[in-house]
Amino acid sequence: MLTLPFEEPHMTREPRFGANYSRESLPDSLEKEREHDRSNSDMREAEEDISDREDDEREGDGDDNGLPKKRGPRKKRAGKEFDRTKVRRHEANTRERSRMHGLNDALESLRKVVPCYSKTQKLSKIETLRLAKNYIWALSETLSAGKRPDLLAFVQTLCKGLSQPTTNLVAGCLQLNARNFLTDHNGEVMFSGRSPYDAMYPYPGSDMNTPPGHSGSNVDGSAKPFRHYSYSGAYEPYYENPSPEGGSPHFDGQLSPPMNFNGIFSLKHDDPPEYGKGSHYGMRYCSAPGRTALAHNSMYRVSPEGRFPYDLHVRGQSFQAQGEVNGSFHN
DNA sequence: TAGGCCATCTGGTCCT
DNA sequence: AGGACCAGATGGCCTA
Repeated sequence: MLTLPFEEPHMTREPRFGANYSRESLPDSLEKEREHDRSNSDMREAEEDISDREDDEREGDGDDNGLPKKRGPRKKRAGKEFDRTKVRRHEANTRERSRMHGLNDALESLRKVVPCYSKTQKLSKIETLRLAKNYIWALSETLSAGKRPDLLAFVQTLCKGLSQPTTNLVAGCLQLNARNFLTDHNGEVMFSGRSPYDAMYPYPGSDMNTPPGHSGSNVDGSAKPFRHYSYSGAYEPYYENPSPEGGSPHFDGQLSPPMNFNGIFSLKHDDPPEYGKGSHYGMRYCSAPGRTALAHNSMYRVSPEGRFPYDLHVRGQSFQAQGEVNGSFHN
């Protein structure tokens, strides 16, 4: 199930969970949080009178029989030692919260570099990790093959093991018909046997900004804007409008990087502080000299020749991208 | 209402 | 001793 939209303060349960939240840099927030923690502690203390009795009953619950030890509050310690324990526990809670926020920030960063990113329809944590794994795998396969990748195979790899809603979302983002790579009950991605071109563009005359067969809404019926990906270049003739950006006025989210090699390998050159601050990927990915037209027109397109004008940089190495490969994945 | 997802608290374990 | 990390427990929110 997809979760709440983010960066919508009125929708978030905890206001302090803003993106790039920095405890150290926001003493007021920290103070609020501590105030919040204090109130929680007060509530807990009120409950400890009750839990004390339970603790007494818990005393005999060792793990003599191999069962895991019981968790939960221990017996109260007396006096200063108890206070010190409480303070330490409180500090540990704060650290743990901070750690989890850092983890979530990293996950959010990951969400932004996997192929399907929507500001309003957020992938769950587990789906983000699965999609990221599939994405890496698919790109690795493509690189190792050293030739033009099979589009459907790429997408099938991308969707392997994903839930149906996520598969649908990816389908929407890739402007493919989800029915062409539905996952079966084993989590394997099935292909209906239609040609890639049919899959790419199965409904002549349909709105390019609407995933095929969706009539303005996602497969799952929701009508949330999301980032579309397209395969221009080699497949461009199959689109009526090769620039999905031109007709996506409803997209209000931060854009995922284009699903191409350049986008991925450019990431390591990105300035981390800039990352995730709502900057435009199009500007970053298309800002090299000689790419003015590209950046101006659409981040999804590369060049009139349908080839990558850039070199790829992988692990410090530089090599010229294969035009055939790029032709399928440039944006 | 059930189930999924999430944030938080908590105690245990490991490492410095 | 103290911090980082982990996993279990819990409760809230949301959706089908």
